[in-house]
Amino acid sequence: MPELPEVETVKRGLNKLIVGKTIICVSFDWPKSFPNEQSKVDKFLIGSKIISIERRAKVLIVNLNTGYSLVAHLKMTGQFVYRGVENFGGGHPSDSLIGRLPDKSTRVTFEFTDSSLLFFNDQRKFGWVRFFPTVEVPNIDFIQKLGPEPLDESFTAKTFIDRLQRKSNSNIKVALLDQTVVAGIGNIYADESLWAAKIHPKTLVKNITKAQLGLLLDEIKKILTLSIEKGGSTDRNYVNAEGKKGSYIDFAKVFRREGQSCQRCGTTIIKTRVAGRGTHICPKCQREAVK
DNA sequence: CACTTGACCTGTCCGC
DNA sequence: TGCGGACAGGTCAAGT
Repeated sequence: MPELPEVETVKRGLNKLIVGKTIICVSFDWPKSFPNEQSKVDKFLIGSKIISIERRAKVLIVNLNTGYSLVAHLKMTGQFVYRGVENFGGGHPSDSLIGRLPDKSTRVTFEFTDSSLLFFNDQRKFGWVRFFPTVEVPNIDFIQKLGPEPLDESFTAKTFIDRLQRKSNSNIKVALLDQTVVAGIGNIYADESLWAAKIHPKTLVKNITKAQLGLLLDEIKKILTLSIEKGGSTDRNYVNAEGKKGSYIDFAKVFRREGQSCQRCGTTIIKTRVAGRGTHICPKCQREAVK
């Protein structure tokens, strides 16, 4: 669920909220959410100061002044939510998310020297927060394999098409979800961009013209950019660093809109299954690939 | 070697 | 009302 725009939104929020703060304590109740050597945590995390926050694909990277970085993947239900000292003592309505934290989905809690807190919540426990020397981060196996950032200006149609050649016998949805082809696209934005480019998700990459792929990349860039503006998509439980939801889902054309009319042609949007994923299409705009 | 399926998890929703 | 099962989807490992 948290895909590129959601992780980018969290990154921007954390940049405003926790840069410059010093970590005094970390606690966790589910070791798989924080699989790190205690000795290194004691030495390089406790007492460290946060100097910057980056995003690569769907991964958050929190750089510390000890030469180490926290690397976090939110997977499906991960959240980073910050609670400043102004939110203690009933300053928050009891029905707000921040007012209720920590809760039963809180896996890791970071405490800063000013008593403010950063919670890593993760209902389904798929996400994790790991700890690496900052210089090693680009060499982490899965980070090294990532494809380009789709919003980089240097990521052109030519690069996109070249990278897709490796997946020429795959269907286009599988190719878009493959993080080594292009980084950061998940189920929501794959469906949205394929609708925008009028491509059926089962179409084999080799059967799509270069012109269509160029159009698809244009749509990917437009959609991701708009979603970042809207603070990402809250499908179920995504929230930003302030515990607030994103509104892009209101602008989505097909995702979670099965049974509604296509905004382009009026045909009823259907939900089907492609590559084991729930997939939303307009059956008229996105014609099934020829077999 | 490419492709598919299962595992990791919890909460929600649907049918009986 | 309770219960079983399907489903939600990011990623990697294991199986075909």
